[in-house]
Amino acid sequence: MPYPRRTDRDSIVSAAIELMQERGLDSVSLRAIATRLGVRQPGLYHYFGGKAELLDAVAEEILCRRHTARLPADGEGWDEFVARNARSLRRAMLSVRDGARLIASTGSRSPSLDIAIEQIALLEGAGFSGTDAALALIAVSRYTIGSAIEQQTARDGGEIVIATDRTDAAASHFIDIARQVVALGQDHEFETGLAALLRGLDLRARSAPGE
Amino acid sequence: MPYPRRTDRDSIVSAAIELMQERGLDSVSLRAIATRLGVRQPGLYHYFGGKAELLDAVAEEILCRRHTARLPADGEGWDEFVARNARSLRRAMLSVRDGARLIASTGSRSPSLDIAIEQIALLEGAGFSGTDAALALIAVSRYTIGSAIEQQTARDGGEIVIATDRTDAAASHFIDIARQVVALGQDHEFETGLAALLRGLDLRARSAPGE
DNA sequence: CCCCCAAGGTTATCGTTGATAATCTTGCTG
DNA sequence: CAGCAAGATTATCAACGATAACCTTGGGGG
Repeated sequence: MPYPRRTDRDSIVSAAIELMQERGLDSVSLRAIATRLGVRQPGLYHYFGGKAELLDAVAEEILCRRHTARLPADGEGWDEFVARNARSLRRAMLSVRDGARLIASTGSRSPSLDIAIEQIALLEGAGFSGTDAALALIAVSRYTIGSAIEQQTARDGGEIVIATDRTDAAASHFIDIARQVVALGQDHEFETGLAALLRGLDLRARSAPGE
Repeated sequence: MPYPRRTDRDSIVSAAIELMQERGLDSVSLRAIATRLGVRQPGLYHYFGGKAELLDAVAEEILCRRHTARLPADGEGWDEFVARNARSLRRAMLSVRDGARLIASTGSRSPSLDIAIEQIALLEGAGFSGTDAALALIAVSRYTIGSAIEQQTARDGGEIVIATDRTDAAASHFIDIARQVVALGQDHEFETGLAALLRGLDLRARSAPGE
């Protein structure tokens, strides 16, 4: 319409995601986004009420693009689904630089009502009480978010930095362990904890129905 | 010495923590800290190289003040200790507004070498391999951090906001569950997940020694 | 005793950022 | 063809982190 329409909400969000990926969340300024779109900074205010609103949309878009496993498949066991859902959320957060930090800062990551209802129904069918089902989903979600944030903010150094003057047997044993853990990789770290959490939730579901 | 010495690192850090508590992390500016100390903003640069360095010191101080349970007590079971340690870390993060966000953003929350060695030794004594012990401690730490961040950033609204037009039985069942979960409280949410995670880790230690 | 020097603090100023007000441009509609 | 509103612009603000350059003063060595 006016000044040849160059932009819309989606292209703004996409430009913001590109900037995040290239230069990190802290370098995503309204001016940088506008420049990338060939537009001036105040022009963005016709699409978003402010930066926070824009970043909310960015977080939502990142989740929409990659967090696809939100509903159980037919015949899928509750633990299979919860694991698949957690991996899906994790991959979405890790798909963009600083994605976990962004998504954790906006409150909008909880599933929509309809999705939450179906997820809980699946767990109820597997023997969970309604409350236990909700608590289980919350616990897995928090573990997943914590893992993603830690992984993403820790990769600054990249290398293991163990500054010590200790050379005794205990210290070298520890360093061996640290090396092994690093060698196993972040996916393995995540999967190990996820498997443990699901085993523990399974026990509760079987042994102590209801609260 | 010059200009009557009014300040030192500790009082700067304390002033920053007070500001965090009162107005939130985003309102902690170098000018606000300096004003509270009766000093001008550039004066702070004689104690800290920049804001990031100052915030690192703030994060460390918050942990030092409250995160006291870092070493196992005599005769304490591995799961007792890990739970106590996690609660200690959690309480420290929750002790100041936005504390979890701050502590998660600085990489300095991992225990010192000596502490990590003792923690792992305890788990090894309980049947964990070295690697499994490290993975277990990492998983619990990540769950704890994720829980604290989610709890602290979610309390914006305070109230449950369920916007829907659905009035069917499934929706009202879900709302009941949500109310129950809220009534149980954040501590209960955390403890439930923590207990499940520890149960699951215990199973692995017993059933699959080594990797 | 005094001088001087460095630790600690100050003023002045910079570039960047998010935000707002006021204005201009242009396609669509009546 | 008139004009209105969507969409973009310019101009400007206050606040922030940071840096340079200067001032103030206590304490130690000549």
